[in-house]
Amino acid sequence: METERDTDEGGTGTLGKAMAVLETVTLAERPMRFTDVLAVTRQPRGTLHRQLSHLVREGLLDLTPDHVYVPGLRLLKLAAASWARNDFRVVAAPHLERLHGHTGETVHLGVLRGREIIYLDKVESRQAVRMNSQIGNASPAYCTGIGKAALSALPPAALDAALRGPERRRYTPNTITALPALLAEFETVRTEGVAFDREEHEPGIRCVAAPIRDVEGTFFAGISVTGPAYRVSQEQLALWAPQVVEAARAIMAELPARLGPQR
Amino acid sequence: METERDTDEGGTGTLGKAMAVLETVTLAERPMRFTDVLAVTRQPRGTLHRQLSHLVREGLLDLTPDHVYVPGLRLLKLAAASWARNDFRVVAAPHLERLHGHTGETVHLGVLRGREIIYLDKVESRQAVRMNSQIGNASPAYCTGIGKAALSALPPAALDAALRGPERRRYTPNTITALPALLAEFETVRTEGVAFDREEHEPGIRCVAAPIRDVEGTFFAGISVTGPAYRVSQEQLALWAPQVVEAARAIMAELPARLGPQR
DNA sequence: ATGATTGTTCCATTATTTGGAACCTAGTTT
DNA sequence: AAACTAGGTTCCAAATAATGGAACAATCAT
Repeated sequence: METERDTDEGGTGTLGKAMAVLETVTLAERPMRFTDVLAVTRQPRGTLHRQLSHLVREGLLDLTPDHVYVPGLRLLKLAAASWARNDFRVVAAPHLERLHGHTGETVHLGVLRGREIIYLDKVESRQAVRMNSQIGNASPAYCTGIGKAALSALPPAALDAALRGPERRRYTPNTITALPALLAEFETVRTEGVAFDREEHEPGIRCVAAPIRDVEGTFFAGISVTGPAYRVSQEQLALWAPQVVEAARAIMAELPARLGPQR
Repeated sequence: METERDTDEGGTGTLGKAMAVLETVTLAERPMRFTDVLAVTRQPRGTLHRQLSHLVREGLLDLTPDHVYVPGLRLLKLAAASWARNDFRVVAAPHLERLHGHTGETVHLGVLRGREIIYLDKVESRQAVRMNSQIGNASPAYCTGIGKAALSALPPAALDAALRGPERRRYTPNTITALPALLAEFETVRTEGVAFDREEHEPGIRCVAAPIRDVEGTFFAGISVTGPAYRVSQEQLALWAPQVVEAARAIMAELPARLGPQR
């Protein structure tokens, strides 16, 4: 009765349904009670109750005494392990440090996942904001420096897939939302080798980014230098561009050696 | 045929089995290929293959072109969200900062989960080690400062459960492994209100910790000040103890207000 | 007390997982 | 090159777990 959905639905298989519920609860900005989840997921009461119970039993969610579902600690433990053992991040780390040493500004490492950039690492001198505020966070690819860099490296078919769907939000006055303009922007990025974020995602925040891709065409990522507009001019970013590109190149050069013949 | 296992087995339900496989791959120190996972989980080939496929489809694992399973990015995204929205951590954060301001040494916040402490947050001045090396990491409760503090606040039955099983590793010459000695130590912690880690988990690392518990007896945590033995004497730690206890008290005082009537 | 809302349990029906075996594919040896 | 081997993938009847409607219990507001 629902066989016509080939799009990336979350509800594939028992695990998929469980993950969809987990994500609903975990990514919700307000803590949810049973009825809240019920309203969002629109599943039968019995079904949802059992799914939530399983998630709690597995430590992926916690149920507080006052019947509020909150993310469980097992997620943190798993994520910490996967971060620590992520070869790409380990390979890139010294290059982030070096780039930070040259520029003095915040350096980010991000990976393209679907239409989002997931931040894998960052280096900043004196963190004014609280510590790993960024790691693991997701931002839309089409309006961030790393995102535009990664997208521009994508083969045409994959790029189409990543841009499908008309929901491109305008975060700032500079956000590029029109499809033709975006495609032109990617063309520019491809020829220049670097992408700029001219306050397109957050007002007052600029960045330069360079694409990183593996040989097999499996994954696409990027490295960037980010700074506040009042301190970092567009010209300054352009001056840093070669160093960002060089860092990306150096990381790519090390990739096959580490990611290839793994054992 | 296997109905006699009431202990916390990982294999309960489809989700439990999937999580067991995910954890096997994610917590393994070397990247695993299909056959490696097969050898560890001892499941039929067909079954395991489908489970792994589902995990990959859900973004919890990635399968590299050379057939190596690695942790997926979705874990990071979920963990980042749960960290950012963890009310306990948010409440505690300013108190960690203050304690760090008083002592100048590294301050940790950790929660008891089973027989492990999961580190939720930390504050340190100039991170010599790489950034959030600690957050999300798990350490055994019986030989860490926060762990001993949290365990000592446990009701007897729960404490028994947390100490069951004879596998208490001796990490350093100072690790307390004998059960009677441990119980005596907890008694001391209860009367004094603070726990000391006298290089019991890592050689050269000392800490003072105070327990944090909620009113309902639902969860148990702790806050600690940690330092290298060459710089921080046992006497210095004892001098800091009151401030650690005070920080724990202050956090507990704020807990019900925030965690209670949540909406 | 009474009614309304929220959360939990039950169980026949239905869909998914299971696991043995056959089947590919790539790399190695005779 | 052919035969062998090991790693990886697909198939399908049988076993198992998930589904979801409805009854039940516990809270909360009136």
